[in-house]
Amino acid sequence: MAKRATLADVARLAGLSTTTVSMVLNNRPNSRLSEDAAERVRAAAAKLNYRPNPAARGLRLGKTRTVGFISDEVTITRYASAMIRGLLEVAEERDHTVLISESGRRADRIASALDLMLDRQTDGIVFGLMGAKLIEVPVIADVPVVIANAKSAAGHPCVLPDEHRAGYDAARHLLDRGHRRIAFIGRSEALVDPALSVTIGSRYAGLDAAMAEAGLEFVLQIDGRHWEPDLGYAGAREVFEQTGVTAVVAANDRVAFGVYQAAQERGLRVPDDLSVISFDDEYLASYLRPQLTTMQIPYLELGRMAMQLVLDGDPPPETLVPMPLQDRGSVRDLTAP
Amino acid sequence: MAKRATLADVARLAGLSTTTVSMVLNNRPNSRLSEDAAERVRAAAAKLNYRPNPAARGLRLGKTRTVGFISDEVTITRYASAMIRGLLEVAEERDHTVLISESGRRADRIASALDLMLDRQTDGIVFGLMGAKLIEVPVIADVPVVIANAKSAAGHPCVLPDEHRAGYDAARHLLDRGHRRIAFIGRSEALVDPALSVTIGSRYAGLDAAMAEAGLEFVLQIDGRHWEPDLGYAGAREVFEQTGVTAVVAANDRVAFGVYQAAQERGLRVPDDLSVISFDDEYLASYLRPQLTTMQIPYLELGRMAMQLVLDGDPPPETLVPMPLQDRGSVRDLTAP
DNA sequence: CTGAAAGCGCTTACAG
DNA sequence: CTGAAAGCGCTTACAG
Repeated sequence: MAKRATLADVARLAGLSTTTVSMVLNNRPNSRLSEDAAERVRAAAAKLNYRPNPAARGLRLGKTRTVGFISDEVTITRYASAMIRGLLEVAEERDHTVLISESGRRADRIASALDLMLDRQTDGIVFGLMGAKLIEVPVIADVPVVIANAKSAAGHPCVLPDEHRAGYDAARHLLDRGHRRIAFIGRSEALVDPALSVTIGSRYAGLDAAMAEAGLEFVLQIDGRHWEPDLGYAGAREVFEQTGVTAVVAANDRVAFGVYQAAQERGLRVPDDLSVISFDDEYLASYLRPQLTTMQIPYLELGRMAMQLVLDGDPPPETLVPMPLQDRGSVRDLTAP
Repeated sequence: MAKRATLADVARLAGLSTTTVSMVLNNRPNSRLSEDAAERVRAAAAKLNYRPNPAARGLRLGKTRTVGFISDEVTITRYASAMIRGLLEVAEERDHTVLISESGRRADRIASALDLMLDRQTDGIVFGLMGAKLIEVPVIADVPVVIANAKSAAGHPCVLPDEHRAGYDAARHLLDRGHRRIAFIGRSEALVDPALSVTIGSRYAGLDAAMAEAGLEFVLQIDGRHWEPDLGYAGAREVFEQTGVTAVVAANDRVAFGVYQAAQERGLRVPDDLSVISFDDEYLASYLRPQLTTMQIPYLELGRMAMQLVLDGDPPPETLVPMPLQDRGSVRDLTAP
């Protein structure tokens, strides 16, 4: 790698001033731009393999074409990386680059991660959380900030999964297929606390709305806030005590996994004997047999949307992203012949 | 946020030159540094909440305290994020920042991601892969490059999990607990191809070495390169045809999951009736019941090590990171009373 | 249509 | 022990 060519090198080779070279290379729509000069500039730049120095440009412009991503805990959830990918996709499309940092959820680390990003003069900042909680983020001027998958106490613009709609769609998916006696495992009023989740309440409300619309209620609702396989396992055993339950809504895929285990132990087949629908779409959902029908938390799309909003500037206070139903065959169609 | 203070502002307030301020703030061990002047500088800097502008410093120094991370597909595996966390931990400890990019494994995208990083004058570059393959990375001068969890055809320094040792340890874990009739599910000579994996061969060799040392061979080896639950399920059913097999080594956790399914269906309990040990340590491993004993792919540590090597400069050609055994109770101790 | 020059905020020879 | 000045590589008023 020879020494990198500078604007001045290009200008010298083209026999023009750096002013002109800069204008041409940045497509300044000026009267200036004799096609001839432009050609010479482009040829010289190509010949020297000229690449502008972002540090110099950043220093001059105060813009860096860089967006900071501050994650609470990239490590914790299986889909953190999907959010990052979404951010990167959009950043790349729009010729920006992403600086990454991890904050935990301690206010001091958030502040220092923020300082870091501000120091580096990022043109915008995305906070990403793996669980949709309420967080404290300092208000800063001048730089657009978007919170992905969480809400900020200070009212920063945020992007959230549309949980109400997802709850509604999940219930309708069952109702449309003729299910009437449905159980729900993983209700927890304790979770409807902004410090724990800003979206679970909507999920419940969506489920309830669809049921009410059909003139129904859940046959059984199993309480539980620890959404792990054990809850699904124990819950399913309670469900089996009821007669005629044809479908279970599981609070998430791990709970659904427990339901599968209990069903298998009991000699019940999914979906022939019991339909299961759930939320999250973890990898787990596709390991199960049959694979699990579940409402996906759209981490990729949350990331894409957050990056778009930051780059466009002036984001609205709240943006909802749909949670697509991943139909994988764990729900039986009772209306089929 | 008022306008950010500059070095000149600090100098003015301290009544000193920018030279002196710069010296003090960067702890230049000079004769210069009357304690009095230093104090005034520090006080002024603190008062103005001075933070150096990295773009200016980068322009001047050609160093950015930034390391680029180019991942093949951050999205693909569940532990991508652990590698990122490892990188971030070390970067933060050493006051560096991480620029992230995704390349896929297409040579042109690798090249353009690399250009991006070089443009931004990163002080080093880490390539991270989620599966330990052989990849093509252009040789570049001047900037240290480390490959995490892969090998480069051009011989760039790399960091790999110590699969030989892990294979050996896994087998020993069974042997030490009195197992003698052991099956292995997921042998595949086809995978021992650098284009697919540079480490699987070592894993096999480690397993074989431990068995040979004990004067044993696997009772049964199930061939298979698609390491999904189906393979484990089908493989386990073959294993059950053999008499007296007390333990199964699964090629990875997903295969082990299939083994669990087959065992449960057959009415065998893990580990009482069948011990299972495996490789990877996915989230899945801790959902199973009992949780799965498995050799962890140390993504976090791979990330940490790669970052350390890049920052230290002059990395050795190959660095091995141990794969710790996660002992979770899916192996029975036959020697226990 | 084009260029000379200032300036973004630093660091570092150089001179004192 | 300290400061004036150059220069890193750009962009952009300003003047022609």
